[in-house]
Amino acid sequence: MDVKTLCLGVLYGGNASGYEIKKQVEEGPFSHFYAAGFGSIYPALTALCEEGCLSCREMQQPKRPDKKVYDLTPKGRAVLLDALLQDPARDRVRSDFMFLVFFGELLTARRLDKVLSDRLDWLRARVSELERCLADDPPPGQAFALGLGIAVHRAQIDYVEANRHILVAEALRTEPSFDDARGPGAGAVLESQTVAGK
Amino acid sequence: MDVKTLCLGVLYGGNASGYEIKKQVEEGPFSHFYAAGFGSIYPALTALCEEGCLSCREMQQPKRPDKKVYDLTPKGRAVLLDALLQDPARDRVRSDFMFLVFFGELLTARRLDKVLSDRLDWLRARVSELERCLADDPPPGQAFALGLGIAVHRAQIDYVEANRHILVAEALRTEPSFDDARGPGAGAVLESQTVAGK
DNA sequence: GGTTGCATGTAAATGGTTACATGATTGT
DNA sequence: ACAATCATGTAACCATTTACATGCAACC
Repeated sequence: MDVKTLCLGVLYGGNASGYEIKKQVEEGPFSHFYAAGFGSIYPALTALCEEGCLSCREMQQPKRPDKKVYDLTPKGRAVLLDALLQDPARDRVRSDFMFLVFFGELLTARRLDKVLSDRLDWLRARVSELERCLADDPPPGQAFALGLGIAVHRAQIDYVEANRHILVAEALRTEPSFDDARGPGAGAVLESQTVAGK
Repeated sequence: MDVKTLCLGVLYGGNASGYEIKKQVEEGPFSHFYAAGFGSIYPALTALCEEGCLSCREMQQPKRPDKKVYDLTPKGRAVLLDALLQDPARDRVRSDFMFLVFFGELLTARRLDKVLSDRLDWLRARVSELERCLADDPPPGQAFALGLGIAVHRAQIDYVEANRHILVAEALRTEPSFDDARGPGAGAVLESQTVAGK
């Protein structure tokens, strides 16, 4: 499953421009299980047109740049359906955040706390967005997927809220002197220094 | 954050061969937030050695192929610590499973049900593995990360168990005749046919 | 006799990110 | 004046996946 299939999927829900597709993938109902940027979406759309999976018409808008609106063709629909029949590959996750907390006790308590707070902010914003998508009642599969995303994010929020204190306390214990008794300047230096090489 | 950093992280927990690193990433405590295969791990280890981040000694074993055991050098430790100070990039998730259920009502009820059952099996196995990792009590950060992984997987299990029926029922409604009144042969053909082109 | 586990690697191909390039309009 | 939103695209670079190549030991 690649960005091309993703585009077919987004367009199954109605025609859209490349820009609009990116928004749906970045903030909309696809955001919690797929990521894609302009650099992969635009070429994917061009290729799908050449393959006859999409039709495209240019639309000029008042006071806005022109845009290209893409539509699924019957072939495009068939290719999407066929992709849906393949056995799903394993999830691929890559989370810097998880990697960071995995080594939580190597960080200063201050920084760890900030990382966790930022994460909570992000998770809460994400839940809001997914709930907004659920609000304009989507088809059942989409609703199921959104609900699952919300459940997963909520579980993360609850867990982090419940356990952050013990982790931060542990980091504070391991780092007895540093950073805490000093001004913000010293802390900033400590937290941004870079090792030579690499 | 790339596979090189991942290797440094794994080796922070003790020396290991490329093969052993892969196992930790595939089944062990890293499995829920990072994926990497031999094709990326072996080159990463070679490169890290050349950069002086790792030391390597060859070990021969009785009745087993020789293996190369890697160790973090002081520089390697410093590079890891430095990576930990960078702000974490956004999570990158790519889930075919989610994509599939997103379009749940386009699948036959039978197939959808199988996909969901397989997912539950996989989630339960994953939870068991993460619990096994938690059992030999790891450092606090690692325990936090494992607990979070378990919480997220459990939330998924609960949600799927609670909601699969409504989704499958919906798929059955949308697909009135097909597949259900027929033998397994006909169903199999329906579920594996491929569209020309693509 | 076949599969799984242990163990290492390379080369080609894929796929995606990042940075660049452009430009009007709206809001602070 | 500056940033953000809307809008599209390309090219170079990078990372990773996939397939290939090898081989012994243990288990069923």
